[in-house]
Amino acid sequence: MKREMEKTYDPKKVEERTYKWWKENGWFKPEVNPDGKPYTIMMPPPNVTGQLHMGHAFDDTLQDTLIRYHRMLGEAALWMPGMDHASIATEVKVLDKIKNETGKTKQELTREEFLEEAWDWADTYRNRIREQIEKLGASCDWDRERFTMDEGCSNSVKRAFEDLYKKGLIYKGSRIINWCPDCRTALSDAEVEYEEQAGHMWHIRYPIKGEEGRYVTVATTRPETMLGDTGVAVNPNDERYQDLVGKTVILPLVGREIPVVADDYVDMTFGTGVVKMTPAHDPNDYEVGKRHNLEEINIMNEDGSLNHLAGEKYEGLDRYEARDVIVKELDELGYLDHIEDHVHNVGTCYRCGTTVETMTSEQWFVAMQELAKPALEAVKEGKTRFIPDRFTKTYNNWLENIRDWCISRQLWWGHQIPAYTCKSCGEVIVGDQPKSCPTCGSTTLIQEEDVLDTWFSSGLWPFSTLGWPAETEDLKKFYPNSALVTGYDIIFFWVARMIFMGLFEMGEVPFEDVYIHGLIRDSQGRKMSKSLGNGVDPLEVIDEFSADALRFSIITGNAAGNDIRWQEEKLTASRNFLNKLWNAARFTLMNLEETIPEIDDASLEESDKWILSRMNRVVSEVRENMDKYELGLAAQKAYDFTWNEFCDWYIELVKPRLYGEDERSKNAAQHTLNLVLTNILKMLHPVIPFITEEIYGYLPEHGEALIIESFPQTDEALDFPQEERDVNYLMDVIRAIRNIRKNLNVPNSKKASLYYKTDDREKEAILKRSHPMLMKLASVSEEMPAALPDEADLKKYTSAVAGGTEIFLALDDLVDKEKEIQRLSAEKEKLEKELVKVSKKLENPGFVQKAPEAVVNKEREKKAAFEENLKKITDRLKDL
RNA sequence: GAUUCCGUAGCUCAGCUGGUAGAGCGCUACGUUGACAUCGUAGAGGUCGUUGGUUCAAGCCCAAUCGGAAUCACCA
Repeated sequence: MKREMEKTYDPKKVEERTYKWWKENGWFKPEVNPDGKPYTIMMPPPNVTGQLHMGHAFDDTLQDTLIRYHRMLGEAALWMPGMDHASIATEVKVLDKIKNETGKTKQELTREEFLEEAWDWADTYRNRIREQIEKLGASCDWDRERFTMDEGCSNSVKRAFEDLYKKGLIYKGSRIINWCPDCRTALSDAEVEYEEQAGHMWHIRYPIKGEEGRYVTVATTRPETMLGDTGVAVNPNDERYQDLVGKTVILPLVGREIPVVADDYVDMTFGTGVVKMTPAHDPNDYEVGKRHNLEEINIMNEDGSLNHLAGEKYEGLDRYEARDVIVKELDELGYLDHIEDHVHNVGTCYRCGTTVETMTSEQWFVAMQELAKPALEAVKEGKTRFIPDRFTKTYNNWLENIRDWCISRQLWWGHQIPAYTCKSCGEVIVGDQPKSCPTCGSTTLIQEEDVLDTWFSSGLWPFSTLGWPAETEDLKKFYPNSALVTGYDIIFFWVARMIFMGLFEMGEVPFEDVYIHGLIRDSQGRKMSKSLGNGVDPLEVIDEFSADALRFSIITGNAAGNDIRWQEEKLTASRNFLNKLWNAARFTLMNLEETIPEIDDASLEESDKWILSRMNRVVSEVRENMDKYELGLAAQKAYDFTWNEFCDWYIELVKPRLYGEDERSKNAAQHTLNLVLTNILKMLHPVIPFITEEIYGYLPEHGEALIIESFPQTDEALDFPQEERDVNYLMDVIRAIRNIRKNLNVPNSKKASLYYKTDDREKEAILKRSHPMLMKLASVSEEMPAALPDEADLKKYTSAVAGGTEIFLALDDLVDKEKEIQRLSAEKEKLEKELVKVSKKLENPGFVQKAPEAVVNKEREKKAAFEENLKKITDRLKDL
């Protein structure tokens, strides 16, 4: 039974039902193509901190488009979904929630109480996010869904930690690190964001010991850190301070005697050329301090207040309170020279925005030198390729200047560091929890309190999700992954780490291609952010415009690596396209029977061959673009073909045949309509899966489901260059007639007879056999087009040159001689300009000699055509 | 300071290995022709930021420069 398509497409009804149907049939699984070569994408796991935002929609749409395309190519396509526990981000949110509900702070909770809440939170958000990803139409294999803190991923983390530790690439030690006083944890370098802030530069006098009244002036932006000063440094080449080197100064307020050292680090031209050294609170001072054996005095508590090492007087003061107090005292005691305004970059916590403190602290680190090298090498050798290529530079730059990675976090939510210390003998055991100490046999083993940086587990994602360290079938089949799709904002956090972790553990890069996309910005080009409240909710967009419209808007007009500026107009345009597609299908279906007529190739007419030939070319271009990750171009080409060629021309050209008496012609048209529509659906399916699947179900002889159909292939048998030329000629004629009619304001109801002047028998034949189309599309009269009689009164005709033939419309008294002359003159002028351009080119001996023959021939043909047209127009103007 | 990106129609953006500048929206004028007014038809609109260079040929390659943005590193 043939089903009627509804007059309008209702995405709400279709999308939910279709998604369920796909999922229930297991079509998201790589097993649908058991013999296909594996194609794998790991979904960048969304954080379980909130809900899906436009960035995810962008990311996931790109991936789904790729996955669906490769599935249709017959590959065993696996899109592995999952979510990230997002250690610090989630902990902040869960603590907020607890605070709001019970008033308890972290200090008032036990780890167990907290973890119970956190797991609840994670479960809730995982479910929510999963539903949201489904709404987008994401064809990922939910049965394989993973979570960075599930048992398998946790095992991977333990194993990786152990392996790195045993190779000496993980160590524990006291180093200078970034500390967030609000989150009360260490942070890695990548987790610190710098922002410019207006501040001050305080110039402070440090008296020189044994030289009454003499002092050096140091300049600092952080006067409170002077309590931790253990030296003063000058440049060894600075003549002003030559005699000071080796002497001792007395630290004001504290009274500590500290040395003056010489170090190249000091810039003579900046400030006073004398720098106070606070090795425990400044990364540069730390380095200088190491070189000169300066003491490290950490004067700060975890919350950013000063500790007892700062001195009794200041202990307990917040760092900013302390600054005020100290400046005031320095001033009162005459140590403050002066204050300048100064703009500088201040590091802030990427999660809470608090100004971070640099301080020395006992933490766990990953030694990066040895890991970075192969990671750089692999990309250099092209084992992993960035798309677009420019991000290779970003990646290299970061890895070449990498410092050791601080991986311990003083948090509760995350993977607790798998290191155990024996209480009796002090032995450290790493990896799985041991029952007893292998050295002394003691059973009292204390695990590290801290958890790991959230990016440690994400770094294992390409293989932890496949079962590693177990040697599973999935791991063998799907590692290395084919592509990774992610934003440029996490190249450092994530991409680089996956590459060095993958190389270290698996001995192979984790993925072949890294497709880097940009950010979605608001209509004014600003980042979408919660604080600005300018975010667009993808779910609301889906609700209003459909998931397909959202996807199409995201894919078209965007090139890899570029940001997207959000415009609602684009959604309207996408929705309109869906409507167009729906209606083109509806038209086709209305004109098809329950079965597609069998035809022999000989019954195909020129318009059939033209559209098939065009379709064939578009198919090959779309495939080429898809293979090169030019998704925007691929979608654009499919769009143009559908709208401008199939709808605007083929459907219109074919109407007279569908309504006519000639069964053979009608059948050929029906056959072609069905074939072209089917291929359009297939080409568009990766981008707009719902509507294409829905329409596909209405086709008379459809297969099981479009999602598992094959992507169209280029077919040499469908290459019809002659028919393409002929139909282009017909289109030129139709356009020319329409143009004339618009110019003279002739309504379509007023039919006009068509005449021509040409020696070209072939073109004459085309005009004659296209008479039905000309009647329909150009309001030509029922009189068969004919050669213009010699005795015709030219004043009663209007004319144009189309495709090298002169055509005439008998419009009698409607012909306005003035307008006619105007129109033809304008045309003449245009042609003359073009002719000059082409002639110049051809007169240039360099061009004729050096340009490829095909290009030269093309120019010659162009010139001939221009000349011919020009002659005809000139003649016509003379006649008038 | 280093690196990168962007500058193309009124707006938002495409533009492939260099070979006659494109789309959507907007604008003008027509239009209820048996899929679609979420539409059709015809049209207007561009010295591709600027200046040099390479080339037979440059929006595309090179250099410089102006304007906007981003990332990294920072001088206390």
